[in-house]
Parts: sequence; C-alpha cells; structure tokens
Amino acid sequence: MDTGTPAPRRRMRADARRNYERLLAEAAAAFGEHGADFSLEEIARRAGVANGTLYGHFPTRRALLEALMGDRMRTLATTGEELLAHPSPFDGLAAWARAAMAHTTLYRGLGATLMQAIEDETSELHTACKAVLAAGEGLVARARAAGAARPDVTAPDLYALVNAAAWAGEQSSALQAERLLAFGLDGFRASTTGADDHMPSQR
Amino acid sequence: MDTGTPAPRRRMRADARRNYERLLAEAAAAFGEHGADFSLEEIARRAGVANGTLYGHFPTRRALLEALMGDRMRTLATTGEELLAHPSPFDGLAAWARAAMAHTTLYRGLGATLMQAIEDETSELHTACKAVLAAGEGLVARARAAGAARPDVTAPDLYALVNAAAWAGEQSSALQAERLLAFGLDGFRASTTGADDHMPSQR
DNA sequence: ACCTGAACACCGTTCAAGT
DNA sequence: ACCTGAACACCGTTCAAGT
Repeated sequence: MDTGTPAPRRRMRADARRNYERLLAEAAAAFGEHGADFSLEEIARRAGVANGTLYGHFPTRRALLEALMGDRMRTLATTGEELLAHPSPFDGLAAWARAAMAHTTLYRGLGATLMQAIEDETSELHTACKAVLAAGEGLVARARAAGAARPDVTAPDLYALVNAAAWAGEQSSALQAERLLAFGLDGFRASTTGADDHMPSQR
Repeated sequence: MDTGTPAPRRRMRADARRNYERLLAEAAAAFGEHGADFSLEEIARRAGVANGTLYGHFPTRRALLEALMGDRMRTLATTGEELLAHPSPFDGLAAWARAAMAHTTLYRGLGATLMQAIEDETSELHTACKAVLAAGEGLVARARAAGAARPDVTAPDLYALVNAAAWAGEQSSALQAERLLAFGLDGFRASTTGADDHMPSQR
C-alpha cells in the first residue's frame, strides 16, 4: 500500500513523524519553485521547526533529495527495463533518455548532484543513481548489440548526455535541452556509412 | 604593445592601479585552483586590500571574469574566423568547438556564467560571449551551406553543446567532456542517408 | 527519542568616514 | 579619486540543554 509520501524507514514518535512530513512538503515546494539549492534554513523556518530538527531528519541536502526523489528514480529504472521490450532498440533508448531528462528537470540544479552521486559512494543518492545508470546500461547494450548504436557508446555517456542537456536547458530554454539531447542521441547512432570519426577512447 | 595583463580602461592613480592588478592576479590564481565561484572576500584578503576595494574595481563577479578572460574570448572569436579557411567545413567547425570547450574549462563552473551571459545583456561578459557566438555562427553556416552539417543546426546549439560538455566534464572527467562533445558534433553532421529523425524545431 | 535555539565560522554587498 | 572597515542580512552545520 503506497501512502503517497515516502515513508521514513522506521516507526517514529508522532511529533517526529509530523515534522518529518512537514519538512518534506516544504522542501518539495521550495525546490520546485527555486531549485535544489534553496536554503535549508528557510525550509525549516517554513515547516515551523528549528534548524537542528531538519538536520536531525536529513543530515545532508542529498538525504532530503533522496527522500523526495528516491521512489521516482526507482520508477525510472523500472521504466527502462520495460523499454527493453520496445520493438526498436534505438527508439526505446531514446524514449528512456527523454524520460530521464524530464526527471532531472524536476528541480533546477539537480543535474550536478545526480552526476556527482554516481561517483560518490557516500552520497545518499548513490544507490538510486546507480539503479538509473544500470537501466541505461541495459538499453545501451541492447542498441549496441542490434547494431543500432555505435559499439563504443556507454551507459555513462548516456547518463552524462541526459544530465548535461538538462543543465543546458536550465541555463537557456527547455527547447534547447531537447535539441541537445536529440543531437547527442543522434551521435550515439551507428553510422550507416563506414566512416568513423575520432572518438576519445573509453574510460 | 601588449603588457600581458589586461589594461584598465582609463588612467588610474598609482595605488589604484596596483590594487587593481593584485586583485586580478589573486583572482586568476584562486579561480584557477578553486573555480569561478571562489569567495570574493577571500580574494580581497589575499590581495591585501579591503572588501570594498574589490567592489570598487569590479562591481560584480562577472566584471572580474571579464577582465580576466575578455581578451582570451576575443582571441577565440578570431580563431573561429581563421578556421573559416579550413579545407573541411565540418572539421573546421569541430576544431573550433574543441578550442571553445578548452576555454570554458579554464575555471570550474564557468559554463553557467557563459551560458547566461548570452541572454543577459546586463552581463559584463555579454559582448565577449556574443563575439564567440558570432564566430560559431560563421562556422555553422559554412558547414550547413556545404551540406556537411544538418540544415537545422544553429550557433546556439553549438554554444550550448560546448558549454554543456564542459560542464559534464567538471562533474566527472575531462574525457567524458570530450566524448560528449564528439557525440554532439556527430549529431550535427548531415546524415548521409535520407533518414531524418525528430528534431524539436528551432527557436 | 526528539526538539530547540544559540554558537561558530562563514558569505556578498553597501556605504559613511577617512586620506 | 580612492581606500577602509564596519554594518547588514544572510548562509550551513554543530551541539549543549531541555522535554
């Protein structure tokens, strides 16, 4: 049974639970309006709790983001697995990339956190990001195997493209983000001619 | 005669000029090591001047960046014009894109400022960025006209790609930046087959 | 078990007062 | 003409003291 709000991991005292949920609600509203870098102090203020109460529930900004977005990210990963059944390996990959970018666009400034969380094992978002990356990996591998994507395209390439395009969109326009994503995806496509260009080799 | 340091626009009192140059030197060092978001207060401290002295010379962070990078950006624009003589329109475009990305990589976190400066006419970096964009425009137009680039590729697309790839590199690795740029540029290439894909239409 | 609020060490920006 | 340094309004994070 899904309550709609992400549940804290264990039973909490009634007042604690109430504070936890008010903090989440205010954070969602504030991040949505002002971006993921919005002042945590101000969020606590709006939730009507003291400074330290926020840190008690969410020791870092990333922990707060994980509580807000963890489920959504796992859903994105599931969507990726489902798209493995898409009739066209490349179109399935492209459709998922667009969904992933829409996810990054949820809060302004999210891209940097999501990019760093992949490498940073101490990040509370690390596990969720890894799941998303793994879903991308499946789609990329399938497109490569089908000869639809270049043999050297990797999941980190896809992940970076999605977040970078989302970032560019934040600086200029949502349309620019879509265009950049489309160009990048087209660069992932296996060339029908045999003419390869100079791609820096893989990590 | 080039003195090596960017010259302030008018004659200054000797002490003012000395402060101006110490501030520039400390800013260059600090931005180089810690990124373009480094504390201005700390830069003033390191330069041995008071807080307000920095603001007297450079009313905004962007003004400081312009003093540090304006010349470099105009040089980049010139390089772009020279590359119009490159035998291959597409390779000339690609070479310039790589040079532009190297420029963005000068200080961490520069990409956002450079992206915003294009749209923000009040930015002290606006003029310099416009010159860079115009150089890109020339190269893109030539590649389009030669049938080497897709007919719908624009200078803003190129500008966004360069900065977004540089941004991605800052979050993960320089190699990832190069790869993203290469994929994006390949997406700019006119497809040898007639098969067009769904590109969101232009601004 | 959880909450409070002060404490600490920072920011960017402005501006009166000096020389 | 330029510089100083205090003033103002903010941050994130920690932690002793309370209930």
